[in-house]
Amino acid sequence: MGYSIGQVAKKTGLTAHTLRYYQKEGLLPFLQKSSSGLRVFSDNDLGWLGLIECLKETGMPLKDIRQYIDWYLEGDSTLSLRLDMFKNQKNRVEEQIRQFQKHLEKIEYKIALYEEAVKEGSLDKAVANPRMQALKNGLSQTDNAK
Amino acid sequence: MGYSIGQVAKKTGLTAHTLRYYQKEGLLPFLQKSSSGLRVFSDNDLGWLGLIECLKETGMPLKDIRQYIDWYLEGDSTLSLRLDMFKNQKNRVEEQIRQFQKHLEKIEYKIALYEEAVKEGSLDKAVANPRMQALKNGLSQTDNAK
DNA sequence: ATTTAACTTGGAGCTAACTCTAATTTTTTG
DNA sequence: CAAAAAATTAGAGTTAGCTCCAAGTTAAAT
Repeated sequence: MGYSIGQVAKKTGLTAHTLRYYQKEGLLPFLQKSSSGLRVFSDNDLGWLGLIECLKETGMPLKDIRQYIDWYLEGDSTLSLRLDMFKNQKNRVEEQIRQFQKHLEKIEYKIALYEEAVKEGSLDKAVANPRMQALKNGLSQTDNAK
Repeated sequence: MGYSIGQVAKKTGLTAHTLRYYQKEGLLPFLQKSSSGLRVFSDNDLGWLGLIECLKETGMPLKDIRQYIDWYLEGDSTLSLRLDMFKNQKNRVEEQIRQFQKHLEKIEYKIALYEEAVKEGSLDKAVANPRMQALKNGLSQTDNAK
């Protein structure tokens, strides 16, 4: 029912150093210690780590995650602040997915171009190829309009 | 035909500081200066900035972008290295999109939960609601299996 | 022509998120 | 029980990517 810091490190891919750092930053407010001073992680702590990972990987800074946790500890008076936070984060994630898909198109164009270039042995030849120019024109460019 | 650093800052959303920093880091190898020492950005430089943005926003560190540019400057002998780089980056972006979609599900569950909690005035009540528990069980959890 | 705005440089400073050190203690293993 | 592995702390150090400063130069606007 309890995990050592090393077991949690293995499970999460974080280092023990990072886990201690997260606790110091207030991200693991329920983490307990044994009588001899060793950290004992519960499944609930793992749940918090899962949420932290989700928010961190979608670009939320640790201090904002900390803010959320502080609101959580404050209780039901902060429910709507927390709801707003998740709604904002949802919008950010959706926007990022859209951006990533656009970036992916650009990278796929580069792959097509370089595959042609490797075949021809020359980037200039690949760029001059009408098929490549057609592909490039099909790209949804970042809006650089004057 | 040429843009000042300030114009490019406005266009790209980067600061003039950042643009100088990028040049110092070798990311703008073709950027010219006027006879009096002012930077003059061409459309080609803007193109490079567009690629830098694409790679940076998809998580590539500047030093790897620099590596790519160095390969570009080396000429056609590095074509396949560059192709591999773009292929790897494509895989990373696809993986990130998958992760984001999983994270999005989790955030959407939190939104549903907190909407219920705000309505009830209590997070505990929302958590106890069977509809919420069903939703939670439907989530594709990060694999925490022992 | 003057003022104001934009640009130049080298180098220092900053923030986020770790990452490591060293000395000590606890736990596990043979 | 002895040795090795894993844990503890406070605090220092690192890295990436900016961000700013000061003193001076150039360009634009009135």
